[in-house]
Amino acid sequence: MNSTIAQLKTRFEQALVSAFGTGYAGTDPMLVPASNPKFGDYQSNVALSLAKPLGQPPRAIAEQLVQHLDISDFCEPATIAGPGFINLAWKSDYLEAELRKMQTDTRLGVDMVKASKRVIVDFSSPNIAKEMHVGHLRSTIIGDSIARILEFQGHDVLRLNHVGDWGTQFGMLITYLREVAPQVLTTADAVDLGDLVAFYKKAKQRFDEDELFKEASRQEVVKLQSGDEESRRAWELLCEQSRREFQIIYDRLDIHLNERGESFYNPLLPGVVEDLERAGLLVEDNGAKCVFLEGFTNKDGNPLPLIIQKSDGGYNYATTDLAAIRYRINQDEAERLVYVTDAGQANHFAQVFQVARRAGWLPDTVEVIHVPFGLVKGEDGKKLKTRSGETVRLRDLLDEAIARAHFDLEVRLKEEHRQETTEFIDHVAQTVGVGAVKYADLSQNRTSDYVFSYDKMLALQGNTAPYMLYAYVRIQGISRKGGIDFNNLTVETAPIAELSSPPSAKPDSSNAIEHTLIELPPAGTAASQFGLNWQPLLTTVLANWKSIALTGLGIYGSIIFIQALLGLFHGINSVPLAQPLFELVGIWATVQFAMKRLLFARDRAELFAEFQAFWHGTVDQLAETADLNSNRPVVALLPKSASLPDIAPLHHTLEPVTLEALPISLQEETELALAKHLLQLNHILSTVETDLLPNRLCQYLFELSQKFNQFYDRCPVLQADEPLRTSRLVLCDLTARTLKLGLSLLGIPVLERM
RNA sequence: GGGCUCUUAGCUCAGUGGAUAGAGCAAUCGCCUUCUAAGCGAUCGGUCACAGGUUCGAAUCCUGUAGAGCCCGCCA
Repeated sequence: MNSTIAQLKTRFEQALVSAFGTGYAGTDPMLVPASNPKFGDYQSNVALSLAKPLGQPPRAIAEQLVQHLDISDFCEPATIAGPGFINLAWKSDYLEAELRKMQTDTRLGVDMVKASKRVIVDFSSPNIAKEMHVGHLRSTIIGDSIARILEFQGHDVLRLNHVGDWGTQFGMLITYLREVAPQVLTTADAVDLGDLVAFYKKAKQRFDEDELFKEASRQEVVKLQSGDEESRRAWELLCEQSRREFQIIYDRLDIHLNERGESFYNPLLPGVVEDLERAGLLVEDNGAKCVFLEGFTNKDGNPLPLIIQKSDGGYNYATTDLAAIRYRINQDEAERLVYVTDAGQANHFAQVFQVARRAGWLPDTVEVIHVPFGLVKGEDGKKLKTRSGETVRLRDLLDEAIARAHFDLEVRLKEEHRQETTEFIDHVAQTVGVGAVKYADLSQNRTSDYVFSYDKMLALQGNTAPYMLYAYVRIQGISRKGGIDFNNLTVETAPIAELSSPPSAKPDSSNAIEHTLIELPPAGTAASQFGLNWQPLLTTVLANWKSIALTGLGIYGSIIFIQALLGLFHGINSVPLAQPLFELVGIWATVQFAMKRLLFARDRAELFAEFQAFWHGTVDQLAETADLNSNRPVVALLPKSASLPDIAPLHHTLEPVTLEALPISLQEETELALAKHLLQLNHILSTVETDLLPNRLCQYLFELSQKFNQFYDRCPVLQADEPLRTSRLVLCDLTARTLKLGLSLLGIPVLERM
């Protein structure tokens, strides 16, 4: 559809020239999506902006423009509205053709970029001396999603984990450990990471309070950075230990990235200083080597320095970042450098980028961009902390989300009288919990602070991961129920009732739900004289005796009430046929009431399934009598967890058709709305590519789920007649594939059932 | 003192110079004999912080004011 919009633009440009002369060649037709569906799908605002230069009323301009406009191959005739808006609406046969193209495309119509770029996404970047905590959440999730989106568009992405494994913090830690627990520096895993974090905190405290300790720490950094054997060994042990811990978190989040920590750039640091000196940018101030910045001033209004080398000879993170920029441009040959870090570092990056630019290290062909994000706040509006005021560990945060998802799921299973395996429940809770954490983060505009709330992110309604996962599950429900293989859609002719054929079951690939063969008793055995198993029915009756008794009382009461009414209106008895009519109405109302009570007392689906089983049994028995199916057991492939057999799908005679010929017809309003939305995926992804705002994709997926649910509500799929049935199945399939793709670009897997 | 970001419905937030500023949650009211109601529909809710300016047109761009958050010489 992107190419169509490009074509529309060209047509408008041509019309502008033929209407108003070559002076208007290259005028932007100002094509934008319609601000309101009632105005159509697209609109041009160009007539309004030309009012002044042309000296004509905008409506008149719009009319002339429309006369010269030929867009009949994909749009309805353009209309002029309001002060001079030109409104456009897609033709439905154009939309149908586009959907057909999308259906056959594994990329769902999303273009590969024409000029693939080498992009570095620098994200996550935890500090080696600490455990991963809530502060790393956003960088990790947002960075991963950005990387996934750029990769999908065909860019060559290098995901870099710029871990904090260098600098003063290590000086502090090593100095402190040497004092209190020297074995940690020489023996692998002498303490666990939690203790290391405790040591780090104490070291930091000492560093802030004790001048002597501070000096020793700085000396330690210099030793480490100059390659001292013993310091180096201690450092390696510490890094190795926390690296393993990080990996556990990354595995849980399904995030892959290449570690290239600050230490990697250590050998390049002297070169940075030399080259800055050569460029004449370096100034010595109080013993430190600095670059004075343009546009940054201190309290007295003097230029602020960026410290490149400290007075003790050590280097700062600014130096490392400068070295990294050079390496990434020269050795990695990256054309776009994306830094996903918190908004608090905006100054730092602006400064570093400025110095790199002034030093001539940043060619015009390279884009460096800081992608900032806001703080994670608690529901009290302050920085998120545990109840005891500690920083929240990432593993605890994920555990909590999963535990809550687990609890919610079990409550619901109980309410719905569903039985599921532990594996199923764990898998769903895991996916929903982690997905909810990711989605909540990504769905918010990253630039603002974000309020973390388990209740909101796990809510089943609203713009949340569970809502979207549910929309996907609904579609899988359709395919299961109808035995639909979306990969192999065919147009089906009139159904033939062939009830005893084994049902085809769709393999459950992403979910790995266990299936098991359930052998039903052969038709005609004593256990099922009429194919009906009495035992569960008896259990039902016993379990629901209260409801049944109430129903009975209701029926009896109704009869008495009707009789009383009839008595009251005794006179009417003389009217012919009045009495039987009243009785009929009474009985009908009573039956309705009874049905309703019964149906609430017992899950409808199960009752329906029992009825089906009864029906099957009867048909089998009849078939056996006719010697068509003798001694053939009924075998059904079912999820292990299913308590009752699924209903065998109707089998149809199949007439394969080419995908291009798949009937797609968009008639209902919800079908059209869904179709139009599906076709916007490509456009949305290209906006995310430039703005690096994954919340745009979230918004799109949420609206897609809403539009699907509206469609689902109003348009029966499986019960529809052909060719409408297949047309709707195509819409279902495209929605499912779009959701799956979209969520995967956010780093969230889908579920087949939940 | 300087810099950056922000201020939109009761709450959490979208919003790309364009028509009557949108969602979700909460509240109120409907819709299950129908593919999972974890759904759908309806109602209620606005001085887009404030004041100027630019523009045919401003929540959006510019200036100022007020408020909030973050950052600011040898931590990263």
